Formats: sequence, C-alpha cells, structure tokens
Amino acid sequence: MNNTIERICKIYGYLAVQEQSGADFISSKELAEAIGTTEYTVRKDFSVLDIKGYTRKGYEVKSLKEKLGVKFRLNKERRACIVGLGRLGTALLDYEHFQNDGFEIIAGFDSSINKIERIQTKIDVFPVGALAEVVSSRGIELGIITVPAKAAQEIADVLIRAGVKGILNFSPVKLNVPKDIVRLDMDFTNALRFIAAKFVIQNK
Amino acid sequence: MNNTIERICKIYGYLAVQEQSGADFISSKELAEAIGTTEYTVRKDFSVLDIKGYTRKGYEVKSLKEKLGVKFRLNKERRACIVGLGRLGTALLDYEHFQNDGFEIIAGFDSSINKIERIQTKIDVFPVGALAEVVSSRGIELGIITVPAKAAQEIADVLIRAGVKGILNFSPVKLNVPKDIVRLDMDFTNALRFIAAKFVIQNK
DNA sequence: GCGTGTGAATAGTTTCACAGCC
DNA sequence: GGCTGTGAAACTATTCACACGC
Repeated sequence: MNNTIERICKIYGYLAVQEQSGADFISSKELAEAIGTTEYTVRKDFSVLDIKGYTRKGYEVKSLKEKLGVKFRLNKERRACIVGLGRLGTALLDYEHFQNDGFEIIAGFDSSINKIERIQTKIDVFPVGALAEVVSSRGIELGIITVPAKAAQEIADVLIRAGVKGILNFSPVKLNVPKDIVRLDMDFTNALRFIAAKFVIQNK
Repeated sequence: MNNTIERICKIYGYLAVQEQSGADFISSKELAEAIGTTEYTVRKDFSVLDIKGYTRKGYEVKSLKEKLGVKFRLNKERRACIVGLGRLGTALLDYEHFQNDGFEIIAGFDSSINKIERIQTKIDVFPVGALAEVVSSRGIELGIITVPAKAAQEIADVLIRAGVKGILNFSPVKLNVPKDIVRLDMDFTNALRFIAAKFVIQNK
C-alpha cells in the first residue's frame, strides 16, 4: 500500500503540472509513463480507490486531482519546519518547490545563536530551545531534520512531543518513532550505495 | 529484489559503524532493529546470498561486511560528480558522509561561470561544457543532478553518454534513462507529500 | 537455551485478459 | 478502435515453523 501512496503522490504532482498547461483528460498510459510504472498498475490503483475514468478519454485532470487531493488530503496546506541550519538545512529553507506544492516551511531552528543571527532568509529562525513552543503554537505538522547524526534522535523526540505528524530525516541514523508517526529517511550515502549496488546486480 | 538491495545497503552502513566500535558478532535481530525490518527477513536475505552465521553467536561483523562488500561491490571506492551548484548542489559538495563511506565527489559543474568562480570548496569545479570530458577522463561513475527541472534531462543525457552508471536525481522531474543505467529520485516535495498522505491513510 | 538456515505458508503486488462502453 | 474496470493468474516478498548446532 506504500507503493500505491507513493505512486499517487507522484501522479498528484504530475497532475498539478498538467492542470497548469490546460490539459483536460489524461490516460492511464500517460500517467504511467510520467511516473514510471505500467498502465495496469495505475488503473488498479484507481480501481481500489474507486476513482472512475471515461471510456476512450481517460481521466478528467481537474476532477482526478481533486479526488486524490481529498482522499489523501493533499489539498490541504501543511506547515513544516527545518531543524539544523547547516548547509543542507539552509538550502532547504529556500527550496522553492515546497511553496508551490502545498507545503510551507514556516520556521527554522538551530542550536547556534551565531548561525541564527547570520542567516539571511525570509523565514523565521529560532534557537532549538524554542522548538516545542513554536511547533505547537504555529501548528507545524511536519519536521525536517538536518542536524548532525548524534543530535537527530533527541530532536525527533522533541518534534514528536510537540505534535508533528511526520518527520523527513536527512540524518544518516535510523530514528525511533512511535508507529502512528510517519518517518521517511533520505540518506544520501545509502542512495549512492543503492545505485552502485543495483548496477552491479542488474548488469551481472 | 530491490528491497533486498536496499536492506543490504543499510546493513552495510550499520556494519561500518559497528566495526568502528569494535563489535565482533551481531545477530539477525540486532541488524533487523537497526535497519527497521524483521529478523526473518534479514536471515532470508543472507540465505539467498549464501552468507552463513554462527549458531548462538550471529554473524561475524568483519567478515559479513567483507562479504557484502564483495557481492555488491560496496568495497570499491566510487567517484561521483555534482551537476548544478545552487544551494543544494554546493551543500552536497561538502557533505562529509560521502567521503567516509566509499564515495568521493571529485567534481562539480555549473552553467554559470560567475558561480564557479565564487564557489569556495576544495573540490574542482568546471563549466558544464566540460562535463563529458571530465566525467570520462576521470572515471566518474555516478552523477548527482541538482540543476533546475528544465535542464535535468539534458544533463542526464550528457552524463550517460559520458559513461556514468547511475544517477541520483534531485530535480523534480522524471528522467528517461536507458534501462541498464540506475536512476534514483530524491524529490523533496514528493517526500513531504508521501509523509502527509501516509499519515492520513494510516490514522484513518 | 539461543540464534541460525530454510522449505512451506501466507500475504501483498503487479500483470494479464478480457468484458464493457463510447 | 481505443481506453477503462476488474477478477483471476502470476509473481514477489514476508512471515512462520521448526530442524540444526553449539
């Protein structure tokens, strides 16, 4: 079911683009190509979600996006914060795509007061001590962790206690989180390992 | 089988840490907890790979790492380059974990000469025009793409023609690559979408 | 007893085949 | 003819059960 969610998220992104460019209908085949799967799988996903298309035309772009948005609440604007304002953290603070796609980074945190004072960004930045208070008072639902490995679990704990629903983890450690909290790891080293290993296996 | 590769990559990373801290043996249970799976799955993976442990002791850390390293060629140092030296690209240029774990970023590329001249890093930086030549002459096997969406496919094509084996793609577009080339997408917006959507589904 | 090794059972996912519809 | 919708088939992955070894 994770695979379905992942595909739907990609489809949703693709539909946003198609909607801009004025497309009315789209086939399962085109969607499949756009996200890298098969048309069967796309239709099966929609079938499970009870989403209907039109014979010979495909799916209506606007209403498909609308339905997926409602079912997965991708239509709702969500607030996020970034903890750890090193190079990666500051790069993400100003990552323009978030803003366009329903996510708003509304706060950054770092343990170094110096760094906080030096940072140039439109987004509010705070010392980590303010984390719990800011997260709950501003209704932040998603935490992005870009702190060094040894601080990551502690930050995750604070974020969760303050009420975030999910964590995007860029630190290379496996975080322990309660199972109602969603955690997604983006470990760059592992990503390169995966690419290298897969190349070896598939071309053997 | 992708799942197995992914788990092995995580295990390999965990073993590197364990090796440093001097651990001799490790059980399938501990490995499973470390990477977020079950002990059955870990043992099954090893079984398929024909890797043996010791009754009542588990697996010998050093030799397990060695064996995985050989089978998936994770023991080989691999060279990578980064194309697109915006905030994310420059953050990755100096991402310290790569260096420790068998990957070496040996070149950066950008289309702006200005940017190239201003960048402060120990790593060699070049105009994109030099991409094909540098990649093939220096034996770069992995390309990391951090250019804007509209330039991503073109860069991917050049990288592939120059001989890279895999691409780590940070741009939010789906790249077309021949099927012997490994591509891995890290789309941050999609990651947040996935977290939000999964939370909605699992807590419904 | 404790932890591995693995065939068998189960669960989950993708693909296929084809009926239905405009 | 072209594209959807979906049950069935095929495939893949995980979990279980238990024999084995120290």
